[in-house]
Amino acid sequence: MEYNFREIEKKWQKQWKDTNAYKVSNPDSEGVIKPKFYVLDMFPYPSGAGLHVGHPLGYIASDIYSRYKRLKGFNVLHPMGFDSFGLPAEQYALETGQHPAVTTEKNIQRYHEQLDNIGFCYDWSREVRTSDPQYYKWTQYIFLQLFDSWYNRKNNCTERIATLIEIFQTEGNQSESRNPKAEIFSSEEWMRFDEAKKQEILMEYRIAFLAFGEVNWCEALGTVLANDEVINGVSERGGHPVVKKKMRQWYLRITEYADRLLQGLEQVDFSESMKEMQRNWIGKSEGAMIEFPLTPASPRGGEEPAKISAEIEAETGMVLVHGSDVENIEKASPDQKSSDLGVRDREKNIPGFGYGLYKVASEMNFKNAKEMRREPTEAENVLWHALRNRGVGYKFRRQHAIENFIADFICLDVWLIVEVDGGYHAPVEQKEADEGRDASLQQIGFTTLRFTNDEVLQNLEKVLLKIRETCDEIKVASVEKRSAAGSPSPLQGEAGVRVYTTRPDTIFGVDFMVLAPEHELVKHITTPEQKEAIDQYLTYVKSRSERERMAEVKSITGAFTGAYAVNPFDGREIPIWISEYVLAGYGTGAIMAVPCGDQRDYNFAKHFNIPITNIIGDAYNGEEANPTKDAILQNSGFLNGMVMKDAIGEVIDELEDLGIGKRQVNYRMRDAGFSRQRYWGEPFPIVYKGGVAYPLTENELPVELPYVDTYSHGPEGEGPLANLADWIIAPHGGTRETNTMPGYAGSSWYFLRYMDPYNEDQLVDRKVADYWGQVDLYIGGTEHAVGHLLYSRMWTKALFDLGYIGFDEPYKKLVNQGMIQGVSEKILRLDMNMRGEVENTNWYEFHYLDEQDNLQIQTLGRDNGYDDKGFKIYYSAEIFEILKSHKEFLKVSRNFSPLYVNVANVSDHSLNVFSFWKDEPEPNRHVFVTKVGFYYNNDFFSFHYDNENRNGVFKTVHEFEKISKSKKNVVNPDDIVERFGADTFRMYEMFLGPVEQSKPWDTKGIEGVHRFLRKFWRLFVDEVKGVIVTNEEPTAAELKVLHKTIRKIEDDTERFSFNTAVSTFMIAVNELGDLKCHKRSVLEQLVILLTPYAPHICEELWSLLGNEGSVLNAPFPTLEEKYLVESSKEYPISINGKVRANLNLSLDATQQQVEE
RNA sequence: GCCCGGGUGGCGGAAUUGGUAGACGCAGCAGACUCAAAAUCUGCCGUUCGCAAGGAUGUGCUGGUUCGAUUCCAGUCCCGGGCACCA
Repeated sequence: MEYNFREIEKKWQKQWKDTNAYKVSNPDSEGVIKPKFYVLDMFPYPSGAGLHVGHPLGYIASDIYSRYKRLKGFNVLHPMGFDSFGLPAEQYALETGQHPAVTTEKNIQRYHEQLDNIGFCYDWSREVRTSDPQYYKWTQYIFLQLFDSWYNRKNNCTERIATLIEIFQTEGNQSESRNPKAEIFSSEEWMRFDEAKKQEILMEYRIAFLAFGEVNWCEALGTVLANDEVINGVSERGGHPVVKKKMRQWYLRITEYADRLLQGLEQVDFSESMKEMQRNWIGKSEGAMIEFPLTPASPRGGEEPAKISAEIEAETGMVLVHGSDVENIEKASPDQKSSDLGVRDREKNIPGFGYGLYKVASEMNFKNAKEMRREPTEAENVLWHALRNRGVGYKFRRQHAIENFIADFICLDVWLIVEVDGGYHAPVEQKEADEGRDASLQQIGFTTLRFTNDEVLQNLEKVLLKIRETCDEIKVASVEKRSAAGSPSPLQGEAGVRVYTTRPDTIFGVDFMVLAPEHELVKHITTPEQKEAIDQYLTYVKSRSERERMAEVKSITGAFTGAYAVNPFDGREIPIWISEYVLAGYGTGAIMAVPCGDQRDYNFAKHFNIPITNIIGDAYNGEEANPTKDAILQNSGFLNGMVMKDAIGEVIDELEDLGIGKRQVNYRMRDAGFSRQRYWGEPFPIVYKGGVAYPLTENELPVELPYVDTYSHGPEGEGPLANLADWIIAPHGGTRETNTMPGYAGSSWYFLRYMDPYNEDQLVDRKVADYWGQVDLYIGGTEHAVGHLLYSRMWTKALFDLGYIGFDEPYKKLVNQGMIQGVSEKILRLDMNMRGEVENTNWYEFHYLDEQDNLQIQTLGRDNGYDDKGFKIYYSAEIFEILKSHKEFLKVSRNFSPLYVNVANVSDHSLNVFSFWKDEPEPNRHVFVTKVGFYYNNDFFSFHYDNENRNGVFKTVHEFEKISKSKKNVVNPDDIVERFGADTFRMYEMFLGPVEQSKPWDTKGIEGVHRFLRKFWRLFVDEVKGVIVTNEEPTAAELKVLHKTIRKIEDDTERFSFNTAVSTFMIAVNELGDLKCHKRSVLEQLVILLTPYAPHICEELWSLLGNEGSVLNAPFPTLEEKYLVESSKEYPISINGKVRANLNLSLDATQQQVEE
């Protein structure tokens, strides 16, 4: 009786099916008390190509583990399904006209067959398909829940939109404002808003929301793509160019979960590289938002100042001085024209203008930040609180803070300088100078409110009132906004340039600022002189596609706006540039450039000849930037002498004190686009009425995907559904959303549906979800690291917050199987021109390179003779000799364009020309075979030169590459199973190496594993005698082999080291073979051990041993240490670290005895 | 450029906690069985010196720690993967 794997496997697969051997029960249906274990494979997209040997790797690993856990007494959920919505089916439909539903169904059938062939223990009764209306009903349902939710930042929880409405009704949006530019409204105002306005506001909070934004538009695919579907500016699928386009799209507010997605990684068992990829994608960085004021360059003047000052004088009883515009300031005092707005020249003691608005800190020569600080006086405190309560002003912790307060009003375009004397301790001559200054200001039209502390206190209410009114008239919105947002920054909106930096410590090294070309400030600040240059640059930027922009990362481009910002610490004027290298989408779309510390800034400065300030002394070599954090700061005002990394916190503290900056965390991750202009996906359960999106109710679900017979785009970039005039009109009025959901929608929650696949009332029953809980083991490829896994984790968190499930991380442990590469075989196409018809002339021009790399032309042919140009024509047999004499050519020929040939027609790297021929759809008549190669379709293919004189053998060139149809290196698991059996295939895939590792497929090695199974079989069955198992008592040696194996297999299986487990089985079988062991008590245990790996043969042997029932339910063998105890041990004797001898000593020996 | 992995025979890979490097398999060589082949079995199989016994050497490279390093540390080179004007 031979090991007839074909019969055995067919028999048991049928048996398993007939007895529902893999049916898994939920606890409530049959009172299961076993502990649960959930093993999940990433479900496949059923592509037309079917499975190749690379696909099942992970499935086999999870199957082994599931079966192992089952033997260990767990109730194991191990389901499988299909991610059956997606682009390829639709692309195929566009090309062939076959409906995606039809091709998808066909492909799924094929997958089923292939998977069953390998003998997986899936509970097919739980199969889910994302394109099944009964499934996507719940995908749509979850979408509606996300639409009906918002993210409450206070308790970090997804909540129903109703709770937000309640907040709006009771207190407005003061505490929940999301975006600094958002309008602030009170509860009364909220009540007064009309429906459309309310919906518009709520949309800014919904987790699933509609927004008008820049999207990745792929013209070739006719759709929008998510960020992770775009790679280097081209689409992941098909490699088509992707451009930015503004469209109205659905999004998921995944950014709200950024921090939790980050923290959640600590809780789960993913590989370090996988976590790293996700962290990278989320891209959290900590730094500061800093506001650099602009130099007030716009002309000022007119009637206003005089009018206001007169009013103020009348009302407050104070004396006001008057000033004029900046140009006049400069005219009035030409010799101290400073780069700042009227910084006074102290040395010359000329009355200055706009006294110390910015430069105070540096001019006062403070050595460090501490010295600069002093506690505010009582008056200052009172004033500050009063101002603060009204939403203006900020803490007077610094002397010059008062001056900044003044600057505040200037920047608000209020023609008013309020100066509080309390913070100013100038000597007498200084005061006189100030009076002179005031006079000058008056002359040129500035308005100065000058109070002493006492006056301020006495007239505070009046002063404030006046300030407020003045502001209301001129820039009321700014003041209001700032007050509502509670922003500490008095500088608001367009008043300054906001930048985000992770290195605020380098602030004294800022030599220029760069805005993204799209930055909205650009058009406001560009000076008339620079307008042309800027416009030119903007045109240039617009002309470039995303792809070009990425391809030319290294090139440095930019333009100067003519405007300047002011460094808040030292008052230096900083030119503002625009450049592509600053991205509009990240941070604030503006940077402070520190050329001595950042290479890109350095390159930019060099390119445009911007002087570089060195703040790190010797650490900067003048030739490249040094991004260190460890250098000691110089030229850095109050930071001098500090180590950079310590200065970061210090600067942020100062910025916050000054109210011109704050600590800020930024994320690289963006909200996820959720619309696709496609047909083959989930329709949105959304109807538009009057431009407002309304959700359908639960009982209107599912919104079934309507049947179409053409798949071309709808109008204006819409999807094919937009062509269905009837369908668009919803039954209860309104028009339907015509986009469909992206591929990741269905796969974000499928693991939940497996738990309770037939539930018609809920996506999953809460009790069932509580029983199965997290996926204990998730196996799949790395390619889903950032896409599927992040979305799935986010959905889980949202569903958890909303109470649908009791856990907020879906996958407890993730194992990434490596890719199995294929061996592709190529033959080489030489550069060969064919002249005339093959049958008629039989001669060719043949191009090759000689020793000097010169191109030579040789005429070759089948018959001796000369052509019409007098070239000699050779017999084909001679061609070989010619080639041999041109070794250089043969070397070079390897680089000539290769033609992939089907690996099935290649063995031992030589091509079987005849099967290659037969493979051709229409065998080519014009074929000419010579000893050196053959002509085919007007190309010449040589065999690979071989010194062993393998004349006439078509050697191929082989390479390890990704398995793909185009490379003709697909090995179908069905073929392997047919030749060697499923058990051999399973074990061989595992034996190849660690699951996580990528490795090439080599069919040759499979023999070894097959031999092992046959050897195993022969322990039980003799070809002639039949079953030879005896009931004899096992010897100590046999028991030792068994228990050693039990321990190792258990160990290896637990830690997914399946390759070493297979070799352990081999060792055990070899050893038992040597011992001639055919004893039931040993072999029976071994059968159970092997069951997870080779289930078919084990079932057969289990029943041959006379057991009733299936080995699937046998108890896993228990390890008994007593059989492993050794009485003696070989001690290696090591001298100077080298093993010199071995001594066999009894284990009873004491340490002293051993040492002796 | 940055961040993760990794580098061990002809090949895939073992060595789980710093303790006999190369388990197991493939390929190869030699032999047994056979008319022959297949199948099966036995032996050899890192490099090197040696008839042999035995010795030397050996885990990308250079150092270090240690009685002892594939394993730990520092530096360096190479390969694979991910991210990439992210401030």
